[in-house]
Amino acid sequence: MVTIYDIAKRTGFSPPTVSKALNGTGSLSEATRLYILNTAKELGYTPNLTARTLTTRSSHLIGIIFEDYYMQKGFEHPLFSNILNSFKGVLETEGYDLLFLSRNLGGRHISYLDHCNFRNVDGILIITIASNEQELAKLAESRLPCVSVNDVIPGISAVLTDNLGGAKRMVQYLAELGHRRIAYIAGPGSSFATASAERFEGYRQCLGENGIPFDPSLTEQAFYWHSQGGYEAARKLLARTRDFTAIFAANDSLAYGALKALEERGLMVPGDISVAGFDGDELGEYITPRLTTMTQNTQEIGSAAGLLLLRKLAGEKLSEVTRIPPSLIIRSSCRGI
Amino acid sequence: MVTIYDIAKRTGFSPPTVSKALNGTGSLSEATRLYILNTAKELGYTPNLTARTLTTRSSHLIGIIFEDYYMQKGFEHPLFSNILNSFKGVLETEGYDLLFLSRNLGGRHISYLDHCNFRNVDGILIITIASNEQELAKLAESRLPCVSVNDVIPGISAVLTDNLGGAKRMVQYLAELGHRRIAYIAGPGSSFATASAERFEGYRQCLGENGIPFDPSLTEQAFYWHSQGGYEAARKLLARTRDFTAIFAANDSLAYGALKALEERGLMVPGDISVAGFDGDELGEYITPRLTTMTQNTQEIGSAAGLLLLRKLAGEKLSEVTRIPPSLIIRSSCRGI
DNA sequence: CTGAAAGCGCTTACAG
DNA sequence: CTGAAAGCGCTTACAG
Repeated sequence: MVTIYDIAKRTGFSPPTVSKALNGTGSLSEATRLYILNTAKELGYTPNLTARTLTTRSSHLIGIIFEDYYMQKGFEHPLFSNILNSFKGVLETEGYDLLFLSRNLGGRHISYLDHCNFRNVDGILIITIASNEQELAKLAESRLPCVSVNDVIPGISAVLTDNLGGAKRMVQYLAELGHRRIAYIAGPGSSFATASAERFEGYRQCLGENGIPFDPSLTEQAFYWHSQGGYEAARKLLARTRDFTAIFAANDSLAYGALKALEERGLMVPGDISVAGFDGDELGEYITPRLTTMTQNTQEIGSAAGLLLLRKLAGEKLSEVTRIPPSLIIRSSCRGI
Repeated sequence: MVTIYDIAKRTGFSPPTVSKALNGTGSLSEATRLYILNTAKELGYTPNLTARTLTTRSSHLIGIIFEDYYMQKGFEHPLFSNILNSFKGVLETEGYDLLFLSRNLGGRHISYLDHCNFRNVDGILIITIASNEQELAKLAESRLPCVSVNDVIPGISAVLTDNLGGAKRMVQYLAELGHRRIAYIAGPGSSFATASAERFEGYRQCLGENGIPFDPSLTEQAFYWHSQGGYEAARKLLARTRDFTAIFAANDSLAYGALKALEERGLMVPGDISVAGFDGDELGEYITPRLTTMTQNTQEIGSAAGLLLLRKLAGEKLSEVTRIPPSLIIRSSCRGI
């Protein structure tokens, strides 16, 4: 491993001078800069980020927080993949690498913040977090730049889907198809169940705007965001009433589960019941019937989050919540009545 | 930030002694060890891994190589998610964190090996790599512990699916259903297209074992592993011949594409044609008809790879290739004739 | 424009 | 059982 000292020795300059040449800092004559750069290349020098981190306190490492208790899909989580992809693209261009933050290090339980300190992480992306208010508060209080892409968390910037607007738009679509008895399968609730609360609110608001009374017996809450949760919620709903013509599920997985429950009851979709979801995950294009949904613009969320984090990393003091509008994808699971 | 020196000052012991107490190394009296540990806790000490890395040369960071030119799904890649999940679980218990290795750092192109040196990465997991023989050779030559989970690469340990056996098993299943004209949609080929080559070989071998002559006109190679690739290959196949009763696709995505091509031609599955895939991704359970496939035991691959890497990290010199048998999942896309 | 000095936080031999 | 010394590779003021 060749170090800065090797280059210093070879060129006759001092280590600090070599450092400045390599980093383009300080003021050096063009000649020595070039000379140093060239012999660095000759020697096959690669900088030691660990050493640099120790002195500069900046690791160029971004910690990723991702917990999906409610989805239980690990890295298969649909949001995770897409958002992370575009986020990574943005951060890479500025020399940042992505590190998975866990609460487990060597079999011992540590906090995210401690983990960040361990590794001198520069910033954090929160994709999903199984609410743990203490942890969150610690992160918000620290001066670590942090962006959240799925939840609105007090004190932390966020870039996320316009859940309320998206839910309203979907209910509006169903209303325009002539549906007035629209059942709702809600997502699980927890302290920071932003999507769950906002989508439900959108559902209710849009009902009101269309002069449709909100009927609590048409809403059933799932315990998880996955299809099993949707399946169970739909069964409870069906056990109680069949007086509805459409089901709007708070996300696509819940909708898949509802589809299965409907099928078991011998109900046709969209013949008997229309079904709509939210999120826009890939599966929806392949199932039968193809699922009408509100797709989250995950690529835009990821890159906007990346850009925002970059600004915070550069020292800007901002704490904003940016909303990205989702898009209605009309497929074949809903019909006019 | 509290350091080892703060603890030294507080307890009256020297920094080296504190270090030993914290790490459980050297020989210290039980009393001083406890005393030091306690005041460390009191002070809220968190070790600085960066500093430790600089002196020990071990970062406890595992680099992940993941390129999916042929799937073009980024983090959505079905293998990626599952394998990484269980791999992560194993490595975490030993204090390792996962880092995404890219070839791009600060807009500049660097090699994986350089990236590893930059960050003092301890080991590498290769999930997929768009063949770049130079890069690969560099990695194999370095003494960096490395495990591959999708390809067999000269000089690098691997834990991967028994592709040959799996493909044979699937063809055997089709043969037992009475099929003798079995078309094959092959995956794209490249220098290290292990899965592609092995599955094709399995197909041919099993044909032979069943006394079915290999007919080249029944094989079509896709240019990508994704459904569009399968769709195009199936169309070419159909344009050439309809003299087959089953299609075995080298992976599930290719099978989805084939399904679509078949549907467009008005062919029923499995009524007219049986279709089988390979990989076992989640989608297969939801599409119509539900896809019969060979599922890779990704969880086992991930944990076996983790365990193997751990042994290499511990200094064991081994270079083995472990095969994990896939499992036949019979669903409803194939029928007897 | 260039360099000597000090320090980032930790650990590793080596003495005692 | 404990500590003084040196070093990991780099950068940051500060002089000159």
